[in-house]
Amino acid sequence: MRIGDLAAVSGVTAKTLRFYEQAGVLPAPPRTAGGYRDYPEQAVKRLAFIRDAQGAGLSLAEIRSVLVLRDAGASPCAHVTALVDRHLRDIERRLAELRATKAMLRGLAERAAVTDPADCTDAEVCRILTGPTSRLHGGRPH
Amino acid sequence: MRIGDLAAVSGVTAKTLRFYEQAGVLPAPPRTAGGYRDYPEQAVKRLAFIRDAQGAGLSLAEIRSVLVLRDAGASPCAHVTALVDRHLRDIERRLAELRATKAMLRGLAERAAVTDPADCTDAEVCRILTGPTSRLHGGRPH
DNA sequence: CTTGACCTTCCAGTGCAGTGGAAGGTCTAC
DNA sequence: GTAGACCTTCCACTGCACTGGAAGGTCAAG
Repeated sequence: MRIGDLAAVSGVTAKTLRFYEQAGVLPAPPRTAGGYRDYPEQAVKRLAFIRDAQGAGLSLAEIRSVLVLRDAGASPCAHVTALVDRHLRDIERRLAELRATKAMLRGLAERAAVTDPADCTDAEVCRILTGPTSRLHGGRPH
Repeated sequence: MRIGDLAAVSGVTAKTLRFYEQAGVLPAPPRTAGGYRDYPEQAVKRLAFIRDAQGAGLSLAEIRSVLVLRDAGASPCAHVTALVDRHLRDIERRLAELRATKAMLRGLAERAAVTDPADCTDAEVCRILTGPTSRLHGGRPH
């Protein structure tokens, strides 16, 4: 099947498929006489796996690491389990960060409701955003 | 005060300060005879505001939009309130996404515990990651 | 024989918030 | 007078997953 067909059945663009090949997650298929990529049926499943793994939060680099193991004939199960566990911890951390930010924004929203615009001096810019609450966490999430 | 001093008291690098100036969130200060930036005391508070606003999840572009209002002499309160509200909704959405991904990963982790490596065919790559659970959501979170 | 859909490669840009480094100027202390 | 700490500008690069576009080749239908 040609790249456009694979793109159509997989719901990605042809451009993305070429990018995946270059990124090492989709093997380079054989070519037709005219130089067109000619994907085997297998490619549909491979692509489904890639999208599934992405949905699970794995990066293309991580997906490649799984596929390299698999393509070498090894079982990537332990590797996958480790990746999944790591992503779970990652998500837990980001959830905590997000909850903290949300609590802070809620505080700001409340404060905004009772803030007199006249209270804001030029130097402070805006009383809503400056002050004690703002030290909850220092940097941006990720 | 020179850029290194401001950087030291503010906890950012001199490089970042120049970047903030170029990004339009920190006004270009006057220069000394030698061409060095010579920041007024005010700049410390301005920078504190920028870091506070970043901590609240605002992008530099959004912060600039607040500062443009303020610098024009207007009260940015309503604008800030709108930004805060939008970010609250944004965070709510990302929390929901993250919770869904977490639930899915938990499912995968459980499945991984009972998966026989021999069940994974070459085409499917890894049974842990493929299958019904994976359709929970299609794309990557943002 | 030409139109047009599809394909090829290659280079560059997106967004975000910086960071790295080169080449050179300024100021202070010894 | 020179070392070295600090400053200046400018350009390029980081990570991530693509996306856009130019210039040109291939193939089937009319």
